[in-house]
Amino acid sequence: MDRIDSSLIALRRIIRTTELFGREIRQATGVTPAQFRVLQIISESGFVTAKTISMRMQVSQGTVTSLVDKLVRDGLALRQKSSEDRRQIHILLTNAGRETLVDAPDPLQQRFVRKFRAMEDWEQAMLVANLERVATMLDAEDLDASPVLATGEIRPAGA
Amino acid sequence: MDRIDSSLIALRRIIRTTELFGREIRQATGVTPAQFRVLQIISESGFVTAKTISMRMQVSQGTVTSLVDKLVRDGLALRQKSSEDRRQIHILLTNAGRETLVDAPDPLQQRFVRKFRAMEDWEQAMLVANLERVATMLDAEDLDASPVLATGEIRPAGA
DNA sequence: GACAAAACTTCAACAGTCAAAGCAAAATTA
DNA sequence: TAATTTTGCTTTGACTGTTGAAGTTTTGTC
Repeated sequence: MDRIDSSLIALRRIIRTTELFGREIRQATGVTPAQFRVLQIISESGFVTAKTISMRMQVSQGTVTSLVDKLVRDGLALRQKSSEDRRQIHILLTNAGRETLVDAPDPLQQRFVRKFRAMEDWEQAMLVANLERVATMLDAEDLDASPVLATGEIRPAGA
Repeated sequence: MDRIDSSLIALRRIIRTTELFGREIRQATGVTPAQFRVLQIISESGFVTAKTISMRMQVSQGTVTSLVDKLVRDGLALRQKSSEDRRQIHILLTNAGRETLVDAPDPLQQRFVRKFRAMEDWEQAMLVANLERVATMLDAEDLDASPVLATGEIRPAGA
């Protein structure tokens, strides 16, 4: 088998793992990956507007509304009208929401980090360099990449 | 920024690219990524059973039925009762289905392959090794078998 | 021949997603 | 200041992907 095949297969394995992980996270937290990601985005800033979430996730506002609806329904987040700009709505976490994040740290990421830490210094450096190279090869330059592995699922745009 | 963050960001970029690519493929072919994958799986073997697709995609049979329904509806695939085992149904491509595959070559993959080919021999070898390593690091399989000494909390990045 | 297993489909129920339309609050402009 | 446009968000309607459970048909087995 040639190297091109090997590399493509490895890449596919990486991607597939993250796909399958969506199911894992749901099992562990009772929250879907998309909802989990919203939770993470909120928690990064304390509170956040729907617009922000929409842009960070590259998803329409309607989608954000529906995601936040579910988080609110399940008592993980709250909506709160902004007093400065009444068009805006601040979305923030409840204690239950914070707990969900704390109690369910990203196992995929943990798995990776744990193994990464076990590597020799030079191995770590090499791995980082190669990952970055691959990312660049795929032309993923100008993306908002936060150091969080929790991925949304690969989903088609609806009709 | 430490190496852990760098590596997670790079990984995230890779994953994000493939996510966005799903939209690209839909745009280019009029077929959703899931349906496209089914098309690819069929074409690898000429014809295929629902069970096979289900296993290959790690998805329930009901899902496969619904995906194939759509491909048939759109004239890209056909169902054909097996004569050996009448429980089985062979799924195969129509000409339109084959065309969809041909007309929509994988730009993400091409992109990668082109750049990969341009690399030095030793660089290619190193890249493959690192990708495979990452794939293994993310795989859940060896979780039980891995000699994990660190029982302590692993910080969820970002939070 | 009765019964279990296998391969599919059907059905009901969700989640995620979008586009388009609607509403309310700012911002801009006349 | 009044009218108009823009901005932020929700609602609605529609569609895909997905599952699990129940049902159908065909095989296989005792």
